[in-house]
Amino acid sequence: MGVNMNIGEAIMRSKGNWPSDDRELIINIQKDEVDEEEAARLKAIDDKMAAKNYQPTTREIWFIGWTNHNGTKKNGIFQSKSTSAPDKARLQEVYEAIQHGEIPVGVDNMQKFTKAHAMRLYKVLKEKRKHAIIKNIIENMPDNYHLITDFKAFSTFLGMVRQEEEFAIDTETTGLDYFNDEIVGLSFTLPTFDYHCYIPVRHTEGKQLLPEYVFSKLKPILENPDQKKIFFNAKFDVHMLIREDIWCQNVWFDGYVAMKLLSDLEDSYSLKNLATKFGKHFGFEDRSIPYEELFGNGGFQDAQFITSDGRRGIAVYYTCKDTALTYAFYKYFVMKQFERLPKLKKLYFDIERPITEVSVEMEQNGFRIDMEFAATYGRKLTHQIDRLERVLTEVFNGININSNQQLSEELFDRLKLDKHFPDKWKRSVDAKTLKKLSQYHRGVKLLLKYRELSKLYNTYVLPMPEKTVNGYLHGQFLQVQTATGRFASKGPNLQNLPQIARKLIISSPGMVIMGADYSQIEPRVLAHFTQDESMIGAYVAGRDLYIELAMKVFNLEEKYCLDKAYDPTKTFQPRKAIKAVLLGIMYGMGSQSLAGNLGMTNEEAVKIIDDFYKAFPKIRSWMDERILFAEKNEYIETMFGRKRRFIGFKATAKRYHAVTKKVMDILGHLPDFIWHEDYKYLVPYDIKREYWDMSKEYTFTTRRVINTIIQGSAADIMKLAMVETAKICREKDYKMIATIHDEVLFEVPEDISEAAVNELVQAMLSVVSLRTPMKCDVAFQHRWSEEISQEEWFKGVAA
DNA sequence: CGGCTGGGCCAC
DNA sequence: AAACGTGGCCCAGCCG
Repeated sequence: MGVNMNIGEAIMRSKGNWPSDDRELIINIQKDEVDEEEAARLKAIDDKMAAKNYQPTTREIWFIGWTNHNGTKKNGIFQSKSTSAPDKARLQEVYEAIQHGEIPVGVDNMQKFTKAHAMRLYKVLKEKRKHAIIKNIIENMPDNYHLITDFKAFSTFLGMVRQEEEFAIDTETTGLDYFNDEIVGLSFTLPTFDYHCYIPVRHTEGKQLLPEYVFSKLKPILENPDQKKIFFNAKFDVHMLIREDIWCQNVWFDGYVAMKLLSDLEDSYSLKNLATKFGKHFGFEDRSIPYEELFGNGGFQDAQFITSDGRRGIAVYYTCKDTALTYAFYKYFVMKQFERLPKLKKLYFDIERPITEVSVEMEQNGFRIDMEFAATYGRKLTHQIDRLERVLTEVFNGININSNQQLSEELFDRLKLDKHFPDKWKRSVDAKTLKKLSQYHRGVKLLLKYRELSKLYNTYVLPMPEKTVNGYLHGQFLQVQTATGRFASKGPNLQNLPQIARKLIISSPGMVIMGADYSQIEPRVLAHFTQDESMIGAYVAGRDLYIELAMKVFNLEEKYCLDKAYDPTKTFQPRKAIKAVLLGIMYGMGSQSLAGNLGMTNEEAVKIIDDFYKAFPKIRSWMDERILFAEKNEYIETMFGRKRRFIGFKATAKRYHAVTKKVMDILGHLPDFIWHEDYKYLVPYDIKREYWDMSKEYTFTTRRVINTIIQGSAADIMKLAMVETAKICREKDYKMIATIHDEVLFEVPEDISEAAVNELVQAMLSVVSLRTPMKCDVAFQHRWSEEISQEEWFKGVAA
């Protein structure tokens, strides 16, 4: 039966239809037909077995399989079920290449043609094609792509580059670590001469000019402030040049940064991909750019710049193409877009262009690490962590306490600690939940301690000293990484060090760390945008904003609204509550979260938010207006014209408003929670579902719209402040070492005068003129986080 | 083994 | 059946 069925299936499949009833199969296939077919097959096998040197056919090898003289059945290569999808595609390529005669079969005996052999052939094929591409490129290389390996060619190049007002430059290196890797060559594009060149200096093979010589000649050109340098991802090249003691001046343009401003939602910002997508707009159409796959995994120092017969090698093509592209992208694409979008042009040239150089300076400066202290602290931590780990492994039956999955199973399945919760579905093992659970199990409190210490050690105390270069920790500052325009930091992130880890950072000899932070910059920006007189009034009078807001919202006397004071009924702290409300409004917080934060009921939180908007109606109307703008235009912009797009928001809003109207028509109001029992039979499921989904999507976007304007405008102001204070730093040999969103950290001489401090502060305060005054607080510290106020500092200095 | 994801957690 | 915006790093676990 089984045999008949299988053959029947095979036949029906090959006919392209499929019987609905199994009986059809049995009826359609006659038993003797099957036997005949099977007998023929067996005879064929016998014949093949007779010949040990039987050569399986292409069809047998790839598609249907064959049997060798031992009787072992070999599957066709395409029959193997274990082949992954990408491997299948590779095998297909190999099959076709052999059919077309592109590559030979590569075996003298076809019995040896296995799947493994086919996969080896794939590599052969790739290599062959690569060589074909390279050969083609070398034969067709443009005449204006030049290779410079001798004095004469180099001096010709120098003569020309000195005449250029602007030129594109790119460096090739041994790697991406700009404190340890090295430049192996440089490429230039000189637009007026229509000249592109590559200068190898540290390639492993081939005659080259000495790096010291090349860099000594390039130094005055790259440091000449009158010549504009055009880059793609400038920060990297500028760092690499600093390794050669070249401090690039007039970093005029960075295609990567500019593109981020022009379009914030691209899938890729690599030059290659941007050229593929937009190349037709600046004369790079129909040119395939094979790029890095040509060079494999080896460093660029191994790439061939001259062929065995003396021609320009593939490295020349690759590098010259890169700067040619960099220049064309700048001149014929981005600058054209900037003419169309003058606000973005201004944002680029006023803020983002100069801030690139500031980022390089911060990254070069770095944080000085107290290595001794870090080592001692690390030993202390490992000791405690080891001890806790031993106890916890014992208490929790040998599970891996770092695994939340295992921990969750231990706490909730075996120890059944969730019985203490009314809401049993919550199986989270986050700190908030564990804190609540700690009273029911002695291990949980220890676990929290273990988490705290291991986080501190593994994320900060252990890696920070390891990442130092000559005692300094250099993170990266990314100027266009965030959706709002804030800086991001990585490798390590210097913007999220906990207070305790900040103690590892100390000032350089003779210097002191000076932090300057904008006081309440986001609420001030909000007051500015909304033009709400009450908010502005509080700032103008220099009063405590939160006291003012609390008095107004709760209609209370000042004494109830002071810091830590309670309202007359002694149920809550008005100042604290209003601070949470204000921050919450900027983040789009809902009443439930606010209630949770303030330890009050949802109803009370709803009332506070309601009262807040009633007291400051301009805030609500401004928010509504901005959201409407975003719905209509699908983008929003910050104070300095930085755009964030919300593609699809128009459609989302339309659907949201439509379903909202339906729900309103049914209920006469909008529910907080559509799945509540009360609406079970009143609202049809489809409408509930739509309302639920659309609310989530719509409110999520509205929160981002509002927050982007406020956070992004504060970020614009901060970046401008950094540009201005960096100028002072360069003049006076101060160092800027970091920005932490609303704060800048400097290293200044210990004997800095109060007037000099005020000059920095003044620079920060005067970059923008808002309807609200700005405020900037200063603190000094020899060990970061151990703050001395400006007043105390100068009292100490005077004494 | 490297890349990716999700949970958790640090900062503003 | 959810709830607060912007980030990056560590760990476990999964996938190819």
